[in-house]
This record gives sequence, C-alpha cells and structure tokens, in this order.
Amino acid sequence: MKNQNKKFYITTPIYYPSGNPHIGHCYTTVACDTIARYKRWQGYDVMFATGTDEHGMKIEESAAKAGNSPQEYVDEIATRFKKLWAYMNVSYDRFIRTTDEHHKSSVQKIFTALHDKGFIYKGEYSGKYCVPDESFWTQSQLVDGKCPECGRDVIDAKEEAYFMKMEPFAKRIEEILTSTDYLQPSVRVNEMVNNFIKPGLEDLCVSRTTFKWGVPVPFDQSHVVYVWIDALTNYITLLGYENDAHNDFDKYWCDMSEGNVRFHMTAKEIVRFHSIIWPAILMALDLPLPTKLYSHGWINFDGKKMGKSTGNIIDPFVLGERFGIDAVRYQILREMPFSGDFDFNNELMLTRINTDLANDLGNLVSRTVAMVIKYFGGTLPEEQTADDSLDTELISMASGIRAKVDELIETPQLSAALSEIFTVISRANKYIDETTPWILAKDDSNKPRLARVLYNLLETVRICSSLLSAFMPTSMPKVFAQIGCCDEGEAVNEHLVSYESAEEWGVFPATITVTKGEIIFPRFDVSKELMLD
RNA sequence: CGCGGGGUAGAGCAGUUCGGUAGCUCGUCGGGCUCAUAACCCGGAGGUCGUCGGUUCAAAUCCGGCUCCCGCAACCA
Repeated sequence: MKNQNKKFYITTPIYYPSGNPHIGHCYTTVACDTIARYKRWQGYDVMFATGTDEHGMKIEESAAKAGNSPQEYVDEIATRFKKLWAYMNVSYDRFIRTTDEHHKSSVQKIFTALHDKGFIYKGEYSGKYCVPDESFWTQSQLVDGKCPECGRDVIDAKEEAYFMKMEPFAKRIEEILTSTDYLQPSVRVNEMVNNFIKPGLEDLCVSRTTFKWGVPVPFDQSHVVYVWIDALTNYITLLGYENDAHNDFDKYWCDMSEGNVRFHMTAKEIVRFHSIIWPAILMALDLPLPTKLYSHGWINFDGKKMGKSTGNIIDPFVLGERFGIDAVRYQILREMPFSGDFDFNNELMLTRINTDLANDLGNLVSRTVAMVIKYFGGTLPEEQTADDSLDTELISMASGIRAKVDELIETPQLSAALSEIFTVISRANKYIDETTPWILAKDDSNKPRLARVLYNLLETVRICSSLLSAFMPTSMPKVFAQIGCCDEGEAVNEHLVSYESAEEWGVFPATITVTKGEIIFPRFDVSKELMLD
C-alpha cells in the first residue's frame, strides 16, 4: 500500500462543555471522522483526536447553578459528548479532557518553559470590570456601555496578569497565512491579516486571577493558566508532549517526512486562535507547525443563527432517532459548502434523504439486486456479453470516480465529493433505462447480455458504496451484504471494498451472488413528517 | 470612510480566478417505462444574473457609485 508509512493527524477543536452538544459540534466532528476514515482506507497511519475544554469561569458558574462541583459538572457533560460520538459512529482514536492529569502537568511545564524563555512576563490587564459579577469585559462586549450579563454599570479596573509576547512571531505568521495554503478557505486569511496582524498583534493575556477553575501557574499560585495555553496545547499534550501518558508526539507531530499531515479543523469563530495564537505558541516552543487548518462555516436553522437565546438549538440525538444516523451525517456533509454557512431545516433534510439516499442510491441497490434474483436466481452466469456502445461511459465514470474523490477529500470539499459520487449513481439509473433489462429477459438468447448489464450495475454499486463508507459507515456494510461483498456468513470481503479495488473495474467474479435485504434508506412522506413538527 | 461574505428561475445553490450561447438540485407541467423503495428515464415552462453607470465587438463575469441582507470586530471557544 503506497500510503502505508504516511502519518495523518487530524483534530476537532476540544469543545467547551458549558451546555449539551448540538448539531454544530456534530458537523465538525463528522467531517473529521469522514476524512479520518477515508485516510485510513487509503492506508495512512491515522490519529484522530477530539475532546473537551473543561476549565474557565463559565464552567465554574454553570456548575454552581446546577449545584455541583466543577469536576462533577464536566464529568457529566464530557460523558454526553462521548455518548454522542458513539451514537454518530465517530471513530476517534483519542479523547482528551483538559482536566486530565497528564494534560495539566504538561500545561504547567509549557507555561514555565515559555516563561523561562522570556516570552511570558508579568503585567497588568486593564478593562471594563463589573464588580458584582467579578468579570472583565472588552469594550465591544458591552451592551449599551453596561455589563452584558447583568446590565449594571462597569468600571475601569486593572488586575495583575501574565502576558505572552506576540510581536516576535507576527512576521512569520503573516508569511504563513499569506504565502502558503495553510489556512483554508482563503477568505479567512484576509480577515485575520486585516483585522489582527496589520493593526499590530497585541500581547496575549495568558493568566487570570478572577477564577480558580483552571491549571495553576506553577510558580505563582494566585494565577490560573488562561484558555489559550490550556486549551490549544491539547493538540500536542494528547500525543504525549511533556508527559508520559502517551508517546506518539514524535511520530505524529515531529516527523517531517514528505506527505505527513497535521490537520486541524475548526468552525470559523475560532480561526483566530488556531491561525495566529496556536502557531505563536508552537514557534515559541520551537516545535513544528500544523500543515493545514480548515475552518468551516455555521449551520443556521431556518435562516437564523443557532443559539441558546433563539431557542433553536438542534439536538442531534433527536435527529438521529427520527431520520437515522447516516442520513444526518449525509445531510450535513452534503450541504457543507467550502466556505460560508448553510441553512438547515427538516424539509430540506427530508427532501435530501428521499431524493439522494432513497430514490437514487437505495432504489438502485434494490432494483439491481431484485433483477439478479428474478432473472438468474441470485447468481450471475459465467457467460456474459459486453456492448461497448452502451457500457463504456458507465464503466469509465465508475472507474474514474475514486481519483476525483481523492482529490476533493484533500481540500477538503466533502460536499463536492458526495456530489461526484451521486453523479455516477444517477448514471447507473439511467443505464438501466438504456439497456432495458426487462426486455432482454424476455428472450433466453439475450441472457448473456442481460448478465453483463447486471454485472456492470453491481460493479458500479460496489465502487460507489466503497467510496461512501467513510461518509456513511453504518449503512454501507448493508449495501455490501446485498451486492455480494460478504463471504459466507457475514464478514465483508475486504479485498472487494478496498481502496485499490475502488478504481479497478471487474473486481467481482462473473458469477457473483447477491442477497436480498432490508430497505437501507426508507422513503419519508414529507408532508406527513412536516405536520409532526 | 472598521473588516469580510452575500443578493443568479417558486425554493436552495454553482458559475465570477483566465469576459464569449445562464447551469445544478428540489418544486411544477407533459411524455416514457414497469426491474425497483408510487421509485427510474426523457422533455417543456420559468431568470432583463440587486441597482445605476463605465470599459469592450461582447459582462453574471472587469471598473466605479448606490442599495438591501448577514457575520466578525481581540481574550468571547
């Protein structure tokens, strides 16, 4: 396998568990999962990580409100995230919590190292302060000049804090953003450079004294490490940087061999931290930088931004129960534009499931399998006749699709990749009309031709479903079982659905045997479903 | 003049880098087929590409003005 020794490290952000997980968390995580699965399929040595960012004042407050200790509170929410990923069939390799002991000790070592190198110094943080809430706010956070939390007056106040120097890294960061394709899509580059780098990077406040729920600064216990150095460093502490819990840091982060990838995916609101602050921290530590940062847009619901205040947060468990896990995965991946936001609602979701999954893909599998059974008792005969004038286009599309998907996964344009695969599926449906198997079946002398037509359909479905299994890992094995990819018993024959076989035509034996199975993607009655809302 | 994205058929979007018959999905209308999950295939109708002006033989695409919508705006994940 040609990719065997290449390393592919991919991360979601670590999520802030101040509330329950929602569809936005799913979006990032499912996209990463799809890429991770595809890369494993290609033969890469993949490390796929996710986790939760569990410190900070908000957690302290939420816990107090719930009548729990912060630790009890985050334990419960972290469990919910894990449950959701299990439910969504997310294949992460490692889950980090910033309350993990090994992470906390690494953070302290990193903080000390940056201090020793002279990049962290003690200074004063000044801002607008709400006395009753004991909170600092920035000018832009204020609502009508008052505290956004309680609406009371704020005062100018100062507190002692540690700062990290940013200026030494500004030039190199700008260089990376503007002259490489590190940050995608490129619209984000403009935002970062115009808004933050050009006006001059300010030093970063990296400690707090206004709350306790965090990692203590080792040499000054009245301070806790603020979010940046605590949260962003998860990407290396979970590999074992400055701790003994793991020992993959050299392998996934420091091996500079050609073709190795260190890939962060985030939503757009945290691009700044990943494109400026995170590289600065790594530069200060003299460590390699990530090779790729991709930031996607947001899911809006019925045209409105999703949020607690609008009360339109989408619960992925509810969606999954109603439509099926893979349908949810398919919907968000199919609608994901390369840049920009997209809209979500039940009607769009139902339409998408019906047309793509039920009508085009599911029905193609169903009618193909049904014909093999009806005309040949389930097993195709050895004797088959090709007809180039009718077969060539389908065969070339199907055997060329893997190359297109490979390319689109790199960028990553998952939506476009799905769109390409479904173009082939549509072509197969059309092929059935062109070849009219039901007419061929009327005359025994046409049996060899009929067999070849059905064989071509099975091959097309094999290739498409192999490619789709990174996107819909629960449903595609069901397709494999029906079209004859499973050996006696239930195990999938890995050769038939391998990466290599996905660009080869004629991998199935001529005398392939199919098995009728359940309907994989049921059709929904849209108007009936919408009345339930 | 803070920064950025967007305004293309009833709906949702692509196309704008490197100007040259306006494309896709859904919906709608008509036809075909009967292997299939009332699915599939073909065809039609429907757009002065936000607006005004400029450059050009030619502009959705380049330039300028205006207008409407939406994000971000530094310690908020």
